[in-house]
This record gives sequence, C-alpha cells and structure tokens, in this order.
Amino acid sequence: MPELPEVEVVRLRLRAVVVNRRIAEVQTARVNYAFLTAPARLRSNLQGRRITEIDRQGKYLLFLLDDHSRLLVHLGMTGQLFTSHAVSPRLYNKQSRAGLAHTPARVFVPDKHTHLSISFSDRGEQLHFRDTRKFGKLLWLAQGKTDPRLERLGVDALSITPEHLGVSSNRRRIAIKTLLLDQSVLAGVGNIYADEALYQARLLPQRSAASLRPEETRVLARTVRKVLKRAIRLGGSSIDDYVQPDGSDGQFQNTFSVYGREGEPCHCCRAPIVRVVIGQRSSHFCASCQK
DNA sequence: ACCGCACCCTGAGCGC
DNA sequence: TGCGCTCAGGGTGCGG
Repeated sequence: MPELPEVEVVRLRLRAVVVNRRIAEVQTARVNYAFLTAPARLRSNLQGRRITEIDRQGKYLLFLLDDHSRLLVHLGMTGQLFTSHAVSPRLYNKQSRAGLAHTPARVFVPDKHTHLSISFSDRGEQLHFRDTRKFGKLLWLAQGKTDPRLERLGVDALSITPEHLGVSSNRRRIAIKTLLLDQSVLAGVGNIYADEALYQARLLPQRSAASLRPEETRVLARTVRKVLKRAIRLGGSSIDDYVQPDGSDGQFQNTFSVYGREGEPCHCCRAPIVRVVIGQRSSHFCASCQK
C-alpha cells in the first residue's frame, strides 16, 4: 500500500532514471482505466516532452515536463511505477506469472493491469505504470494549472510540527488515528504508518484528537516524522503490491511493531497486539503500552 | 462544521 | 475442485 515513504522512494529512485530523458512513445491500456485525462490526450500531451523533475505532494507524484505542464500520478492501493528491467513476482498476478517464467531476457512484459508504458528517445529502459485495483489516478495538468486534489492537501507529513498538529486537533472529537489519516490535515500518512507512529508515541489510536495534551502532541509529531523517515531509508514497506522502481522489495515491513501483528506479542511488554476497526480502517495497537 | 459510512476495484484466502 | 463470501484500504461524496 503506497503511503508517503513508498511514494518518496519511487520518486527518488525514478528521478535518477527518467529525469532529462525525452518521451518518444506513450502506450495506454486497451481496457478501461479511470484516466482523469483521456488516453489519447495523455499520449499527445506527453509525446516529445522531456522530463525535468519529479516532485511529491503527500501521496501524489508530479512529473514536471519541459513545457511546464505536469503529469499527476496517484498510486491508489495497488499502483506500481517501475522500469522495464524490473522483473519481480509482485509485478504479475497468478494468471500472468507464467509470462514471467518465459521471459529469458528479464524484461517486463505488459499485462492486462499495465495501463501506461512510456518509451524514451534514447531507447533505454521504459517506464511502466501498473494498477490491479484501479484506484490510482493519472491526470495531465497544463502549464499553470493545478487540481483540487492538490489544493486540498495539508502540510506534508515529513514536516509536521507540534503546533500544526495541535491546532488541527483542537476541538476535534474524532479519533487521533482518523485525524492522522485526514490528507487535508496531514498529507502522506496512511493506515500502516498511522498505526506505527501511534505505537511509537505510546498513544491509543481511538483517543479523541482533542484529548491529547501538548506533550503528547509534541511526541506524536516527532514520531510521525521519525517513522516516515525510517521507512524511506528502508525502501518502504512491501506487503502486497509495492515494489521499488527496480523491482526490489522495501524492507520496512520486517520492522513493523503493530501493523499486521494481531495476536503476536508486543516487542516491549509481550502482551498480544490488538486489532480493532476505527473509521473503517483496521487499527493495530498494544493495549498495555499505549495510553 | 463535523462526522460516519458506502462505494469504487480485484485478488487472496477461507469455509463448505 | 470450485463456488461464493469476506477482506484489504485511499480517496470521494453524500446524508444525518
């Protein structure tokens, strides 16, 4: 599940591969995909352009082009961006895994979930966008144009301050976990890192946001930043679909304290990790360490 | 204004 | 072996 760390790792790795390369050809899926920009328009607007930089806002990636237009990409739940030499089982489902075995040249073969493929004028590695569950978003933005999705975003979670978190929590009766997931408050935190940050901060996810004391707010702001930075260093969390652009797995999932550890002992007190549903999201915590 | 909840989608896992 | 059900959750939008 791509959250801020996974999106940032994709940005950093991809930047080294695609910046300053010129787009020669864009292939879009034959099957229907929720393109926010019609495929034909996407193809013609990207073709011939040089990629100058990749930016990130929350979980959104922005490919900056030499005509000052931008390609907005959201990976949704299962979106993957990777190069043509990235051949990993996570890039195929059961049906198409056979195709992987028959690829001696170790080059990715686009399957039915590959919705966009970009070739470059230097004929080097291609860039692929794949998304099985189709929750991802692709949107082309003309020069100077923006989008409500970006406008709505709160401060980037990597630079959250106690002051901002405090003001945002003021008089909010929603669970602190739900507040952390609100992209208009804090952009980039998803279910995994919300649970992990709350564990590190020793706060119960169901605590109302308004109930946090200043000291607790201060600690939480710090742990959010800490958890995200550590996950970026480890290449993100590979659970279901996420891979780095070269096809390798992230490693942060090996260091989870609570996420996906229901019934397993807390690393600190050995009490079993509990799972409850908060705001329609499964939430994992230690009932004795977190207050 | 605030908050809960349904919905979009596909594949994995499970019980029968 | 296969069918049908449930679950995963980021973001959007609607109803109370």
